Amino acid sequence: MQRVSLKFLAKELGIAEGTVSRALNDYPDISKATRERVKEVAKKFNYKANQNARRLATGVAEAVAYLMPPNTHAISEPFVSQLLEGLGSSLAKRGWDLLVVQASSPETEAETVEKLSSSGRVSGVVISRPYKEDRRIELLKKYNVPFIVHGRSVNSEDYAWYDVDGEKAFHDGVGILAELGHQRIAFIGAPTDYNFGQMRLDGYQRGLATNNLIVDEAIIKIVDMSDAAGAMATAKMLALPHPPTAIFCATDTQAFGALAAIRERGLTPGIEVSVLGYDGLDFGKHTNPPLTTMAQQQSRSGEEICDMLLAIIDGGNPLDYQELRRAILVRRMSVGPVRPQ
Amino acid sequence: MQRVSLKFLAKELGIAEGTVSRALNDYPDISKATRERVKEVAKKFNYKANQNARRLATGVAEAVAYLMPPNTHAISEPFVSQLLEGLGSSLAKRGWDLLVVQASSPETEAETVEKLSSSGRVSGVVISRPYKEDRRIELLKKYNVPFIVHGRSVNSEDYAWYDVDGEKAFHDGVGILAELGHQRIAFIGAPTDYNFGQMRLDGYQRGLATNNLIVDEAIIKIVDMSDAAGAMATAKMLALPHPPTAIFCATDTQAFGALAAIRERGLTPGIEVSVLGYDGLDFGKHTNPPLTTMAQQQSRSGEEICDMLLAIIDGGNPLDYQELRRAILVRRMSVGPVRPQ
DNA sequence: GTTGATTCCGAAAGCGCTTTCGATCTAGCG
DNA sequence: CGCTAGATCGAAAGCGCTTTCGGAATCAAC
Repeated sequence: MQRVSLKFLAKELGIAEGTVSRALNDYPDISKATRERVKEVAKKFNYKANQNARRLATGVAEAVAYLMPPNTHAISEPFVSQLLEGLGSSLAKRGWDLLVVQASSPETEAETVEKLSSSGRVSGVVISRPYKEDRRIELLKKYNVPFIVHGRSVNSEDYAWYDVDGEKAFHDGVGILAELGHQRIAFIGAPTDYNFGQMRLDGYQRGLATNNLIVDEAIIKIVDMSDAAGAMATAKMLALPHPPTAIFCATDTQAFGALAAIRERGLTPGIEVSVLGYDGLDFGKHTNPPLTTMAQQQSRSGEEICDMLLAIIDGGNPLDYQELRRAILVRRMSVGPVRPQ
Repeated sequence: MQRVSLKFLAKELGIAEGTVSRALNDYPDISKATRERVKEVAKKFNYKANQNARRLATGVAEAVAYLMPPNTHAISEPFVSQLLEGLGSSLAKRGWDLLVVQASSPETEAETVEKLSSSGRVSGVVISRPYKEDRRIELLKKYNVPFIVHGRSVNSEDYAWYDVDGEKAFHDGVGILAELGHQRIAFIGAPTDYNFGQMRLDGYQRGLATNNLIVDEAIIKIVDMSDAAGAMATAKMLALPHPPTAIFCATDTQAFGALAAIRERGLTPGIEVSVLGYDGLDFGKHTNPPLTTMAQQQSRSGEEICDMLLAIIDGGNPLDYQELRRAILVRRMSVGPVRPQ
């Protein structure tokens, strides 16, 4: 099968290669007649420009990369899927590619970012779940690649990001629980080297303060973001002489484990002990009982992030693109008023 | 910032550009001394080859694409995530890129495949969830792109695929239910234009036959793969004068809905009516009750598919790469013996 | 000291496209 | 009818890399 190239078309049409190129790209200095003729022949032979050549010539990659969170099975987390879906469809409209990149290990992460930036493969990148201090962000800044962060690191003034206000969500969540009469509200948190982990913890503590609740380190547990870890943590807390009446989990997955641990102990989640999750996973509808949780309002995050990134690639100022979204409460069955003892 | 190119390195080292290239690529006709010298300088200046130039010159894309199932929010399905994760990490080891491609609509799908094949962007592609007759497969064959299908279409003799034997799983699943005394086993299926939907239905029916059970169209429902659809279907069946005592669902998500509908009716899933799912979603641990389901044994499917694809790209015969995996039963709580009336 | 084989490297072509520059041709105008 | 300004296109350079080919240098052997 003869590879149909510009040269081929040019020969076929009896005109110069450059002319064909310009005709195809709607340059104004090509007469309407030949432009149409060229396009017709191109379609006839099913011409598709070689992207590598095009990218080399123009110097623009027409692709963006999503850098997978390192060293974790993060892609299976729903938020990643949603993000990718949004990114993918938005990019597709523009005819751009979406690359999904995994650093094989945290050590090679810098290397990966470097290569991505310097090899001309992408015009922009998005990362998520930054650490408090995140090397990826530093590298991205250093290499001057347009990027947007899904989440925020500690110092988030000088780059573009898209985040949900977890601090506020946890502050408010504690308020909701307190209003239901809960005095001993436990916290199952995510590792605080993730900035979101820290922020959720901060919000929780601030919530305690504004509701005049005492903080008790015994019912604050920072664990992995898995159901097993959530279960283990709540089991321990339930065994305390003075156990919590409500548990606020940093992630829904942990909350799933919490529900299980509560039932395991013969208690009823939502009645004897409330659990409040965070993430708004759809699955939460099906837990026993259905999980009450904090969710991002509408999740077009992928599209929004894509739009932001493209705007920056087109020359926008990153600092104009810092979006903070609110979380809202999704009421289901796992949170109830405190039980009089 | 001076873009560090081969030319730059060559000038820096005082040797020819081609020599630098060959040194970097470990050509045997470069002396060990200069090779090391070149590599050292390359590292010093943090040289990364421009991928577009490299790809243009070599003609190999060093990238593979995952073609998202069309027109559905498929990426949020766990199997897609798992696949992507496996593909990504395997590819990363080889230094290849993973492209995630979405056709904006079913109509543009052919176009998308064509462009992907002809534009030199990828060396191979993987697709999943083929229809019985799948245009994508035809196109991929036509354009002679190495590809592997996650699943199978009706005629699967002449291409590479990786699939789980759903027909057998559903046949066997019916047997398991029958052994527990169930005589009226309902089926909630997926659309049969998906071949997997058809195969699961076939397996179900064959299972009925080998267990001498009658087929009753009233308790066979083909619906969308959503929890809502699953719930709706079971609600209807439960309202039948002679309702099923067990429900076998084509997907776990439907099964989640089935559980809900059963509880909704005041019945207890796993006691009054059993439900058996298929997919092995981890989340099934947390439903009420935990969902018994059929799962693929170990899910390294992403890696395996990647290996297969790379083998084909390296010249392997696609027909040597047709892998059929078995599903196994994951016993949880939603299936029990039939209740004596 | 010549020959032949090796080893190592430089030169140059080429991958398929874009884009600039200038040549040609036509039209418009005095 | 001559001249200039547009309109249209051809020619060629260049993007950054790979790879072939041949030449120079080295070495061994006669």
